[in-house]
Parts: sequence; structure tokens; C-alpha cells
Amino acid sequence: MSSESVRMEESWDLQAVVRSGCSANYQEFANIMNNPPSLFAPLSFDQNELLNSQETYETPTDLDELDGLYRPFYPVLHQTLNSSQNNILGTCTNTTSMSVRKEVKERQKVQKKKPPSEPATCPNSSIDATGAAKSKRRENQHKRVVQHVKEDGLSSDMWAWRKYGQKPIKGSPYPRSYYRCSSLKGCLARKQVERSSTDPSIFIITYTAEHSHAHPTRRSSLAGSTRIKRAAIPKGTTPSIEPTMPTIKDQRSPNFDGLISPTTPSMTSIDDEFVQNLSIKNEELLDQGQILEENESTENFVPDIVFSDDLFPTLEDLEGFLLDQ
DNA sequence: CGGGTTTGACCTGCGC
DNA sequence: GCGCAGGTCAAACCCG
Repeated sequence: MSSESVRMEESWDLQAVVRSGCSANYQEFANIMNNPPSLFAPLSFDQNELLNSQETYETPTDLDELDGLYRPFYPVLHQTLNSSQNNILGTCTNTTSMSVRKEVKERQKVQKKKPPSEPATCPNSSIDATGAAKSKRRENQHKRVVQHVKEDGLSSDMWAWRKYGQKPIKGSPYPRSYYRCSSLKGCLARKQVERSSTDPSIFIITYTAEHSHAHPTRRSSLAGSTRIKRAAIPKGTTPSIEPTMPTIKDQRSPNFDGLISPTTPSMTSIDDEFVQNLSIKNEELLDQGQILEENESTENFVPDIVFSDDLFPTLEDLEGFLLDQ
């Protein structure tokens, strides 16, 4: 990533702080400014942390419990993609830093302070027609899958998302962005993306509700979906947020330029192109020496899926595995 | 013209 | 009941 893009990102984050007026810790923020996150740090999960956490921190590693819940949010490739972007050549990482751990713990504290609520029994669930919408809203909030990813993992989900809002979050210098599924009108799937306040190199993605449709089949099948657009910026204003990335390559965000992502908003099935792009990206990462650095602590880390040459000596093997999922 | 982002306003739940 | 914070809406705008 270029220094220019770093500056751009920094300035947008700063604007987010200034404009939102939230109580940012400026010393901490200054530290962040002085130590910009590595964009190519490996994508990761902290397995134990996520396993230990409560309902709002479900993760793909808790597969037994989560499977039914998790699948609707992710295409078959989700887990493998995350792993592959990260570990495709057999590198495992304990991704989540201690600071993120701390953040999670603190959030858990907040959660515990709240009276326990049964996910199945929504307080608003037995009311009138207007209450139905509220009820659904609340219910959606119970179905959450939280994921921590590094920046280069942000493009790893294959649904098409449309941003519909952004809010400054108390206690965090970074705003939270809200996305809804744009593949099909009426789809309730939601996605929130926010940067970790304690480890800016990590993004916290929260999926809520379920997709009410199957994946669009191929990118070419969705009219307009592959168009790359620049965000509309009203006259007299400047972008106030970090370059939000999720599935749409944002042309204002140079750090995504030149990166061949295995996914695009509407790309939802495994095909030759996907496998090829996966391979290309991996080679790029290798060339740039961006595969996992060994100095990350690996304590508590249990890899979910490890990709290696032994497991998948050829792309056909990998593709076959992915198709089986 | 369709589909994307931005952003202020509004709605809702929750804690005090 | 009030205020805060999070989530959503919708108008304005942009781009191909």
C-alpha cells in the first residue's frame, strides 16, 4: 500500500473523529497515526477468544452451534476464503492482538451488565403489526455473527452489499458502517463494519439476519453488479470516513488498487476465475513477503482449516475441496 | 436511469 | 420520563 493511501485513510479517519464529535482518546489516536496498521497483515481469528465469548461473538470456529446460523450469512466459501487468504499456503496465524482481546473482554463486561435475554423470546415478539417490524429488528439483532478480520480480508465475503448508513461509535475513534444486502430487494441480511479501536489493523464485521435468497450465480448474471463506482460525495463536502471497503472496490481507496481480490460483490460461485484469482493473489502476497510473520503469538490458536501444498497440491484439488463444502 | 455513497434526521431500546 | 447511543431512513448527489 502506498504512503499516499495511508495518508488518505488517516485523514478520513481523522475526519470521522472530528466530525462525529465523539469522545476520542486523542493520545491513543495519535499513536495510531504514528503507527499505521499494516494493510497486508494476515487475516485472522482468535479462536479461543471467540469461543469463550457469548452470543454476540459467535464465530465460524464454533461450528457445531453455529453452523445453521452461520451458513446463511456466508457462501460455502466463506470459511475457506478467510483461511485461504490468510493461510492458503499453510501459514496459520493467531490474528487477534492482545489489544483486541482486551476490547472484546470489555465488551463482554458490558454485555454481562445487561440482564440476560433469551434470544428466542424477544420482548416485542407478541405484538401488533407495527410491533412485527420492531420484533423482526430485535430478532435480527440476536442473530449475529461477529468476525475479526485484517484489512485485506475485508473483501472476502461474496455477497453484494450496499451501504445505508454510518455512525460514530462511542468510545471508538472509528465510525461504524452499515450495509444491507443489495443482491435482492427485501433481503434482510445486514452487515456492520467497524475498525477496532484498540487495533486499527483489525476490522470487526458483524453479520445480522439471513439472506432470503441464494447467491447470485455468476458475476455476469447480475446486471450492474460488477460496476465499480466511486462514491457519491455531495458538493462542498469531503469524505468523512475511512475508505470502506467491504465488497465494493472503492476507487477512492488506492490501497485496494492493484490487489486482485478473489471476490467481487456478485461473485458467488466457485469458478475458474475465482480459483485463478485466488492463486494470483497468493502469489502476489508471497512475492511481497506478506505472508504471516512469525512473531505473532500463537498461543491459544487452533487453526480451523489449514491450507497447504500437501493438502491441495493442485488448484483442482483445492477447487474440489471447496465445492464439497 | 439504475445503483452506489454520504449524511442529517428520525426512530427505538435501554439505563438512570 | 429523560437522555443517550445505536440503527435506519431518505434526500442529495455521483458515476457509468
